[in-house]
Amino acid sequence: MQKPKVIVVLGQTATGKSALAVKIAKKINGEIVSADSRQIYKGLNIGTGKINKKEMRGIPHHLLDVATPEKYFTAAQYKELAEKKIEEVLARGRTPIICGGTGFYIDAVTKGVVFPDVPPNFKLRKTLSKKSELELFSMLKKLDKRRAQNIDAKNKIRLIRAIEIVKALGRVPEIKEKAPVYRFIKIGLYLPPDKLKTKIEKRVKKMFKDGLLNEIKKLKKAGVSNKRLAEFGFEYRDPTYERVVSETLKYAKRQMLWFRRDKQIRWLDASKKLELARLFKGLTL
RNA sequence: GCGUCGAUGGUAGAGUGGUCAAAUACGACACGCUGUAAACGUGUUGCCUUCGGGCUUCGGGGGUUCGAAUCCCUCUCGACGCA
Repeated sequence: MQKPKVIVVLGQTATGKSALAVKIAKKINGEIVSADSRQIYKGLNIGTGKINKKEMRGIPHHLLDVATPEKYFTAAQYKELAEKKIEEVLARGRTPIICGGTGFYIDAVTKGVVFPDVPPNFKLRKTLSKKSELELFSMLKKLDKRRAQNIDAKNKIRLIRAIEIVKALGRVPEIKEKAPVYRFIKIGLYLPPDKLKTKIEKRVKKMFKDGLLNEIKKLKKAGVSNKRLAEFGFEYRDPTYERVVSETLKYAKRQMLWFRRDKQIRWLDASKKLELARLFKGLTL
């Protein structure tokens, strides 16, 4: 028996992923499951470039607005929710379309990564964060030699997380990659640098026009601290046109860096209509 | 016109006789990623190199000194003050 098909639309920011996903959904009777670490949150709309009702064109969108900005949302939670949604969509006899730019989230679902079952221990994290990287590293070395060997010895966040897992499970489990339950068809959208830049500039301009600053004000009023706001990305940290444009370009580069490692992705130049048209033909099969 | 202060690598900005190819930050480039992922981290960033080193740099020119980004003279430019 053939595994159920799940389409994944990923790629750089501002390449038109959302619109493409909707188009595909229309064509093949699909529903969209977002894979965006910020669009998960309620109230982060303009700054995250979240799709609006009209743009959805009647296609159901899942995993938007399912978390509140005050609370932390994690990749493991995402994986759990996304898998549930995929099942639900399939049960309806429709095709799930994962769409987003958060590579870590996409891998969590499509590569069958099993996260250690250890929720964040904020108290422990706070205590550990007072220590230096060196101290944390030697601590980990004593607790779990294997993990210490391949960890970033200078990455405090990773060190703390590793120790957190060890404290709960005795050691950090080795990564197991289960064979995926679904047949993932990964479509990557990219744009040549000059076109990407133009596109981003346009998009950021629109962001300000649409009231990014107002959105930030609203979030603050709702009780989101400046510190928390800063964690939601540069749009919320330093909302000036120049800054947001240059940071977005850098971010797009980092995204590519991540996606490039995934050899299953079929890449398409978003500025070439012909390539997209060909893709559509293939999808009917 | 006189006086004072300043001119440093892609940018900002330390350094005031040797330990300086020159702190730091940003940018640029390359890269990593096991529950914060637009996050977090790493490396390179004058030129050449057989990776031991070698060579040319701190506005221009000249000088002092064993030795200058650092001291002196002079020129150019800039800021401020007095005329």
